[in-house]
Amino acid sequence: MTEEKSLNFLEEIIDNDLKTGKYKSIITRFPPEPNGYLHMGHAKSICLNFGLALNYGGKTNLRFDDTNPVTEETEYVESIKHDIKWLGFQWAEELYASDYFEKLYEFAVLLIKKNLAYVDDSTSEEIAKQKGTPTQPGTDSPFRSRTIEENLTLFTDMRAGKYKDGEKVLRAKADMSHVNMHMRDPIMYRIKHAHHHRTGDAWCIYPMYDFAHGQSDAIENITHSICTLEFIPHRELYDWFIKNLEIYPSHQYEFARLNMTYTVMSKRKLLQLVNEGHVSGWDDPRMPTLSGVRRRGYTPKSIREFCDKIGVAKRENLIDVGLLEFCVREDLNKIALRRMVVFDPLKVVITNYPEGKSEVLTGEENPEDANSGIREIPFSRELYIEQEDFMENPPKKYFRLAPGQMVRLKSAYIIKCDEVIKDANGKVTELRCSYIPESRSGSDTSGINVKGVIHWVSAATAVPIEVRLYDRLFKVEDLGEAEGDFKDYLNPESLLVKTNVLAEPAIHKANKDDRYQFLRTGYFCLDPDSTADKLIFNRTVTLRDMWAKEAKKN
RNA sequence: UGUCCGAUGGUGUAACUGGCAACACGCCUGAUUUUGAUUCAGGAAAGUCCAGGUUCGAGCCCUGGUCGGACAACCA
Repeated sequence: MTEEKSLNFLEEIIDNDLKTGKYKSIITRFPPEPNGYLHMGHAKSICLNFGLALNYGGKTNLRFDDTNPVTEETEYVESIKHDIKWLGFQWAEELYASDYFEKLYEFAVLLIKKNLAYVDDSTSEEIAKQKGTPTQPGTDSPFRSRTIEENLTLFTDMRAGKYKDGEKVLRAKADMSHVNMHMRDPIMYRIKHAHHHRTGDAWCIYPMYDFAHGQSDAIENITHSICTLEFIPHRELYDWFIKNLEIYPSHQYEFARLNMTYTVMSKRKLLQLVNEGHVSGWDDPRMPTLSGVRRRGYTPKSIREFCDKIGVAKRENLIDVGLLEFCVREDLNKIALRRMVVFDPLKVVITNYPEGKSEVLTGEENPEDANSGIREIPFSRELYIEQEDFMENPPKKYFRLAPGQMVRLKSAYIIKCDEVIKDANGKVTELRCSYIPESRSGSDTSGINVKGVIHWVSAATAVPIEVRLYDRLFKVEDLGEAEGDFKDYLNPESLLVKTNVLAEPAIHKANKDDRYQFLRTGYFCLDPDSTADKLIFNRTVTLRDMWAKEAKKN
């Protein structure tokens, strides 16, 4: 297999940088702000940054971009670290922008001394006005011409806490008429008398993103600083600071962020969902957060596979969630243990099976995995099958049970429906069937071929469990326009809890690390809320298109 | 009125220095199947935003348009 996988544009750049000797090895970084939980969009970035370093023999730093104390918390730091490890990646160094506060301060002083930064007393409104518009040049601040000495003193005083929030800022002296708005004397430092999750009250001035990110990259000798498209206009400023500070020339590259159908992928909106109580928390199984999909049963491997499949480019994209679900099923099919579970029970009595008799049949744990072994399944005279698996007046292509028809009970016998019992309202309450003794699974000598195979549980040994069926949180495919208040787009049926679902006894072996396929319904995993006497399962994904053909043909 | 980024089947991503537009998801057909799943075989679907140009030859190069997105937080 010499087949070469085509390179994405970043791999091409790195390939070239390595070939030409620009770098001996590469260093990337994953730079989350600890102001929320990681989501699928971050997974794309993580797989990209860590994956690139892995493939090219480099390393990746985890750096928390914690330059805004009012939004950041230690809880988020911990969850982020946990999620990255869970995804299967290990960072070379754990760093914080806040580690560089002293260094960044020195950088700022250096720029003041080079007459490339000044303290501005203007209000934020005044500064906004000075900036002009994308089509009109800005105007100089009246404080732009302060002397170096004066700026030095004022900046020292800012740090010393002599001013209130918003009273003064430090601005870069760039070009107020630059076509790029970000070059119009951007703010480098602002005053915030706020408690920082790591530096506590040591500082009351904090660097802005633009004055922290590039320098942090430079300090760490990051060779390829990869971020999303919206930072393209920042690149010029990124380079400007690096050039004027004469530090390591890290370079910024941009790629298009992940968008998925029926999914919001903005931290701001996810926070809103949490705060307004539309979901139970950041790890609600309907959330696109890593903690959410983990709780729902998605595997790290399937997410990595997904990130690989969606590729990397610079054009805007909207990925169908179906692709993610495909990746999840692909992995789960290989590892999930098979169990029979009946959601809406319909009683079946096998009239020719002796009363009081029972036997233990066996079934494969997982037919896709030869080493998975077998499980025991008790069989007896009274069973439950899925109501959906019986139709009194079946359409043409219906292969399951109907009056006078035969089906196989998975891993057991072929049965024939002889009689339908209804209550006063005409509702079917019980089926009387006969079984074919020679048709026992594994030793079938009956010669009978049936097309339908259904799942079942023995009434005497069935275990009641609780099942949580999760559907899409949103009703609309593209939430691009769903700004601000997206209550209108929420799907009220996104969560369906079913109690007293009946499962075969093997369900008792349930383990939180295992994945299950409930035969013919979908993939499930044990929810952390489960206890020994109350097993709760979350539905990961449904089985693919189980009834699609039938629906189409009817 | 500006600057920057982008445009390839329904979706996403490819196509080495110009050389028969490929792969995956989805869709359709058939086979196998004690899960209507899985697996397997096959198929439909774009002629590459438009108009010119260079060339034996353009998705790739040139010129001019069109459309979409980003940019005016003391957020990142």
